[in-house]
Formats: sequence, C-alpha cells, structure tokens
Amino acid sequence: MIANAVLIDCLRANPVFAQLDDAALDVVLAEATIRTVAPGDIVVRQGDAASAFGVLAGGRAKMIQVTADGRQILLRYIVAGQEFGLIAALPDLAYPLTIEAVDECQVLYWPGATLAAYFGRYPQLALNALQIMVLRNQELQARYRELLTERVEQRLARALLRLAQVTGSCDKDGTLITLPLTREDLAELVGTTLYTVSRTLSQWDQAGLVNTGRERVVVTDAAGLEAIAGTAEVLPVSCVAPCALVEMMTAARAARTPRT
Amino acid sequence: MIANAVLIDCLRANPVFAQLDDAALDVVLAEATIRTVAPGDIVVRQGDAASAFGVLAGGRAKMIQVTADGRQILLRYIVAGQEFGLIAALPDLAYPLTIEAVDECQVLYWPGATLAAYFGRYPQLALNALQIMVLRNQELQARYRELLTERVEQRLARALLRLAQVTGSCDKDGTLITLPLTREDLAELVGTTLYTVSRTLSQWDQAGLVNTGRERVVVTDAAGLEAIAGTAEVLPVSCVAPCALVEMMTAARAARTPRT
DNA sequence: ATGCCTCCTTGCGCCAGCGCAAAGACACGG
DNA sequence: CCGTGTCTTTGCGCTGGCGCAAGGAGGCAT
Repeated sequence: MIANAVLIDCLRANPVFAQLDDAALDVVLAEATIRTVAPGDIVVRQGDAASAFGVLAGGRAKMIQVTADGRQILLRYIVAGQEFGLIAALPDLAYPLTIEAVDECQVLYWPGATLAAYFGRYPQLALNALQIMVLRNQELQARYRELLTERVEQRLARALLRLAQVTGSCDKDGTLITLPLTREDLAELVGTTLYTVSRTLSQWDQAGLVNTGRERVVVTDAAGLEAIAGTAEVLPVSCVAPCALVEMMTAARAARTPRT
Repeated sequence: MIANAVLIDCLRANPVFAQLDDAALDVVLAEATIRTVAPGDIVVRQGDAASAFGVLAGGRAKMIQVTADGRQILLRYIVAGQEFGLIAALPDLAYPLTIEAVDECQVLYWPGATLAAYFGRYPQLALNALQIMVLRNQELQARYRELLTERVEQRLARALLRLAQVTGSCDKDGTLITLPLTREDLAELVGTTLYTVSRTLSQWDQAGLVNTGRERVVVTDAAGLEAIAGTAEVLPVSCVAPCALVEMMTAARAARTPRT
C-alpha cells in the first residue's frame, strides 16, 4: 500500500488537479479506488466503454492502438503521475486505445461521472482538462508532421531523446533508458520495422552515439542524436515581421529543393 | 452583411455552443466581432499569441503548418459552421497552425478572455470544448495511425472520400469536390508528393473511379474508392469476448505476415 | 550445465514512392 | 487571339526502407 502523502503528491503534480487546494485534494483522493496491475496486464482496453478516469500512481505503461488488420502502433509511454481517460468525463464514448502495464502499476481510478462532477464543483479542473487536451493535440500534431516530413533516422533519434528524458537514469558515460525496449517496440513507436531499427541502432552503436543491448539502450552522445534529429520545433513564424510570412513561405518553398 | 438569424444558426450548429438556449446565444452573438477575409489571406497565423477564438460563418479555409525547413503540411479544411482557436481560452499559448482563407470568409471572433468567461458562465460550454478536443484528438490519432500503417493509395482514397463528404456537391454521375484542389494540396494533405498524386489520380481516372481536371476532382465511384481505402475503422476490440483480446492480438500479429 | 525461448543482427533482393526534367493543358488578361 | 503563368502529366533513374531467412546471443528455468 502506498502512503497517502505520496498519493496526494501524485495528484498535486498532475496537471488535471493543478491549483486545487489541499482540502479538495483530500476529498478527491478519498473518492478514488486504487488498483494494482501486474506487468503485461491491461489497464484499459481499446473499444471498451470509457467508464473511468485514472492517474498512474506508480509504474509505467504503454498506450497502444490495434488496427483492423492486427498491426499495432505504440502511441506513447506514460509514467507515474500521468493521467489517462479524460474521455470518461463525456457520455457514451469508448477508449480509443489500450493501456498495458510495463511494470507493476498502481492506478487511481474515479468513475467518469465523478470526474464530470468535479468539473462542476471545481471549474478550474475543466479548464485544466481542456488545457491538457489542447497541449496533447499540439504534440500529436507535431508528431504527425514529423511522420510526414522526416525520415526514419530522425524520428528514431528524437524518440530515443524523449525516452531518455522521461525515463532516463544516469549511467556511466550516458543516459540509460530504463524501459524494457525491444527493437519492435521502438519500431512501433516511430513507425518502421524492427529490422530498420536494428540496423540503425547498430550503426549508431559503432559510431559511439548509443550503447545497445538486449531490450536496453544507453544514450551516450545526446548532442550527436540531436544533430541527427534536427531542429525539433516548428518554425516560430511570428518571430519575423508579421507581413513577411507569405514571402518567407514562398522563398522557403522555392529553396526546399533537396529533401535532405 | 449576413443576417443575424443565419449567424445564430451558425452558432447553434456548432458543437461548442450545443445546448445553449436562444437567449444565451443572442448574448454571445452580440459580443462577437465579424470580419471578412479575402481568399488567400490569413485568418490566424502560426506562432502568434492565441488571442481570439472564432467560428467560420461563411467560406472555407485551410489549416496548415509550416515546418522549420519551409515545407508545409495541410492538416485539414474547415467549412462554415466550424470553430477554431479554442486554445485562446487558455493563457499564454500560441496558435500551432496557420489558417488561410480559400474563398472569401466571414469570421466571427471573440477575445480568448471572453471565451474563458463563457466557460464560467455556461459550464456546459467548457464540457463541449473538452469534448471537441477529445474527439479531434481521436481523429488525429486515427490519421497518425493511417500514416504509419497505410500506403499512399489508401490515404489518398480516404482523403478524397472525406472531402467529397464535407464539400461535395452532386454532379452528373458523381460527387464534385468543390474546393480548388491542386495536386500539391492533395499531396500535402496525405503526405506524399504531387507526382505521386498525379500518377494515382490518372490511373483512377482511366479506371473510372474519379474524373479529374485542373484543380478539380469528381468522385464517380465512391464504392470503388472505399474498397481501396479499406476498412477505415480501428478494430472495435471489445466486440469480441473481453478476455480474448490478448489472444486475438497475438493471433493477428502472427497472421499479419504480408503488409499488403 | 543444459536447453529453451525470446530477442537481435545482417545479407540479400525488391519495390513503392521520390524527384527531376521536359512537355502538354488550361485559364486568364490584354 | 495570343502570350503568360500556373497546373498537370509522364518517362526515367534512383534509393530508403521493407521483409524474408538464417544464424547468433542473452537470459531464465529446470
């Protein structure tokens, strides 16, 4: 059993509950159900009625989607402190993805109706939820754009850097990604095949950028990977004179001849 | 000038204002600013501070993103009745995309702070906004998945079907997509090059699936395109016995040998 | 130790889609 | 009616990445 103080901290750290005072957090926590999920087990299942909202209080989990033809994609990993299932606040929707525990997970649950009630009682929460969805949407849009415009190498480099940031632990000469990452996991994450991932990692290993092993990646030269990933950000268009936008786009389009 | 009744209908039809009574709609509309945007002009600019929320009352517009290297992607088209800039309700964020008018557009604007105030005054609006973002997120996730798992042909077929549905007008023997669609627009929409789009459309034209012209596509055999697009939906996983999920995924993965 | 299972590597052949270049078609304005 | 600019088509060569197949290597249980 996890101490209450830890759970409260968990909620406090979560953007959904930002700006909620301690008394309210106590009330909210008191209404939560806690459940332990074994590694490999399903937290929520794609297609099921979205009945519960949750916060991961411990452990890590994969968010995956299965397609009609049985292929699966790995959308992202979530770690302790992150929430899922905001969709449960809305009536009659289904989970759009499956969440599968990687480690043993502690999960705090609330019925969707309870979350909806919180939105009424603490209006800030509704705004928080909206903000989360807006930001997530931006992130997804960015990844969508990456998929359209970048090549496998770049996407893989960026994925490793993100994972190192979220789940990295310092290691001698590098950052170890503490998730059990198979080549196939990485392939599903960046949208390629396990062969290509393997080949690319081997190459980077020899070049001294990373250090790989069975289900293990250590980032030894983050700067090198960043160079491969390229500038991650979208052009901050408004940094230039406002009216120059159209001209700049045109010029850039004219100059973009090499796709490299 | 557009008649007030038309504008009210426009708001009523918009999911943000769902379940708002007529009196409230009047109040909301009274606080709106209306602006006309000429074809090709920018409605909101990527990177600018997200200061306003808007509803398109007339005309159609492109949502595009420019990348650091000057390439651009076309996220989607919006038509009269659709909203944009929900992000303006939140403090200190920037528009993540540019909206460019295709036709002459009439746009209703509210300052972001006004929208935020509406969320306080009419709590349903905040829930509506959340729902919109959740659904948009699902759609984006679906397109992300398509990009990862499907080939150009499928994505192009699906894009045409969607466009025909949203902006189609009945034509002799087919549905005309009324947007001025260049091959490059389509390429940016499905994530390919104008060459591939041109080649594919030529092929479909000869096969009698579509009828193409300069900036013009008529879908003559929607069923044929649907066959190419394949099953659009994600596997409704929970339709099978709940516990069969894992087995089914495993079986499907074993059976997915040919990527075709 | 031994065997087994899963994961990883790598050679090879292949093809979808890219991107150039050059020519053709269409629309519009003068 | 012609010129001009934009959009479209299509031949061609190329390559990034796919996917198979076969072998290797790490880890776990008995």
